[in-house]
Amino acid sequence: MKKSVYKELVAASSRPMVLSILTGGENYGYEILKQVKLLSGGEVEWSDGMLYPVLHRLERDGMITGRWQLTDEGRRRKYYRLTDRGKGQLARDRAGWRAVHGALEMSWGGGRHV
Amino acid sequence: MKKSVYKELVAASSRPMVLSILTGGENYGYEILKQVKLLSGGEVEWSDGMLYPVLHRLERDGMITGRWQLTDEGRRRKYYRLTDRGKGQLARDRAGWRAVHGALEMSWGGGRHV
DNA sequence: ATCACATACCTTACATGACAAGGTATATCG
DNA sequence: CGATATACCTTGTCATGTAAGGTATGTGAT
Repeated sequence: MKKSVYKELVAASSRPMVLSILTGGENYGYEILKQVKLLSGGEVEWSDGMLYPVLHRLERDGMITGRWQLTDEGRRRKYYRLTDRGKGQLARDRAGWRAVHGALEMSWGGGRHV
Repeated sequence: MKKSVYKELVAASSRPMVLSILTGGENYGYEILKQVKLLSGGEVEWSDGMLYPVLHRLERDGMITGRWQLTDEGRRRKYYRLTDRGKGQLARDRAGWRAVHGALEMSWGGGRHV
């Protein structure tokens, strides 16, 4: 695997990424893992051992709600949906991310874009 | 203070931000704190209790080198300079950051920019 | 049948790192 | 002489990714 994404970056992006993906409708863990890889063009790959605790925390904190569902093939999935609280959190996370991203771009560009 | 920037975001950005600021030349802790605030338009404010350990880790890992200096007023400062190793780390951090930022922008925009 | 692989979920031990709060010391200004 | 800014540092607590392990089902190949 590549490893360009250090763990602090994973920690910083996991919540906004998950919440954002769920704005596209109900989704479940395993599929979210594939979505993240797809959205990043293969550059970001999350471990499932990191994602499931994230989903549990988000549910515990009322950002998302989950429901179990059985597929035709007999597999069990836990589908999550974004709550209003989760939408508010996403907005705050985006604001924070953009503030930091802006500062980084400033420092990288030295004032102009590079 | 504001608090739009959650701690995981601080953790993810501290190393690239410090290294990037040092590409502009030697600098010391207290001044770096002010630089970060300036670069973010006041939106990002770091605590000194977070920055000094970051500098120590970076020096320990050979990313930066420090030297003590006395000012005319009699204050002691520890000036840090970027090493070649630090430049390499900065390049990798930028790549990682941009990969994640790109994925977030994709998820936020739903495919187009918002 | 049996083996490998993908799907789909979960947990624990460990290391790391911000935060809050405390500390030391000097210079400046009212 | 007290308040504020400058300038550095450390410790205890909590949160979180990683690595590694686990359970279980469906599918396709041998």
